[in-house]
Amino acid sequence: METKVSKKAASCPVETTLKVLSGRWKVLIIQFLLERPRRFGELSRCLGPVSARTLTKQLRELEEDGLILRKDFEQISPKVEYSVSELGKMAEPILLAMGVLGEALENRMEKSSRISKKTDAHG
Amino acid sequence: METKVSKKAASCPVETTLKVLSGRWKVLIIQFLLERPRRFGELSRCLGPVSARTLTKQLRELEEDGLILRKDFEQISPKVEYSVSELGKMAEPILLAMGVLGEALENRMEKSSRISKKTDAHG
DNA sequence: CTGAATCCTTTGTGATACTG
DNA sequence: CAGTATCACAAAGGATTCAG
Repeated sequence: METKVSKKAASCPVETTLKVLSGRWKVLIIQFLLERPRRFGELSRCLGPVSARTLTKQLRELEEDGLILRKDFEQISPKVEYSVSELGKMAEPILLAMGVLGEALENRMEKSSRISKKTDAHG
Repeated sequence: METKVSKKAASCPVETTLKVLSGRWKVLIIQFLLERPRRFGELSRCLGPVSARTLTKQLRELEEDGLILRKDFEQISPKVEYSVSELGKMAEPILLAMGVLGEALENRMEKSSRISKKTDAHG
C-alpha cells in the first residue's frame, strides 16, 4: 500500500469530501453519531454552542449527502433519531487520522499560539 | 479532585485539526505540497480561483500552525517555496481517507445532487 | 422535542490597486 | 514574483420567535 497521494486523480474526491464535510459542526456530528445514534437534542447538547437552526441545516445536508440517516418516530412528542449510514461510516478513518494529527498539533502547541486561544468546550 | 474526562475528550484533537485545516484551500494546499514543494505562483495556478490575499493568508496560517514550511530565497526576483513539514506529512492519512470517502460519494452522487454542481443550487 | 422563519452579526474570500 | 492594503460582498452561523 503506497502512502502516496496519487498525483492528480485524487484531488477531485478530496474536494468532494471537502464540500460534504464543510461546515463547522459536520465532522463533530459524525464523530458523535459514530459512537451511537442520537436524538436531535442530545446532539445539540454534546456538540456545544450550536443553534437549532444551524444544527438542523447541517444535519439535513449530511442526510442529503448520504452520510447520516434520519429516523422520525412520528410521535406526538417529537422524537427523531440520527445515525451514520454505511457511507457515513467511511468517514471514520478521516476522523481517526484527524485525531492523530490533532494530538501532534496539541503537542506542538506548547510552543505556538494560533489555535490555543479559543478552546471550544462542550457544554 | 478527579478531573473526570469522559469519552468526549477524544473529540478535542479532532477539533484542533478542524481549526487548523479550516479554510477553503488549506486541505488542497497540503495535498499539492505533499506531492512536491511548490512556489507561490505555482500553488496559485494549480489550486484554481484563489486570490493572492487568501492564498497568502492560508499559507501563513498553515505555516504558523506548523504544517508547512516557507523558504524565502531572498533574491531580487522574489522566489518563495513552500513545502510540508514533518507535522504536515501527518495530514496525508487524512487526505487519503478523504479521497476514499470522496470516491464513494461521487459514486453515490449518480442519484443525488447537492454537491454535483459547483455551487449548491438549493435555496 | 424538533424543528421552521426571520433578522442580524461575524467571518471568509474575492477584486482591485499598489509595492519591492 | 510574491506579496500587502483596502474595499466589498456572500455565506455561515447565532439569536429570537413561532409552531406542530
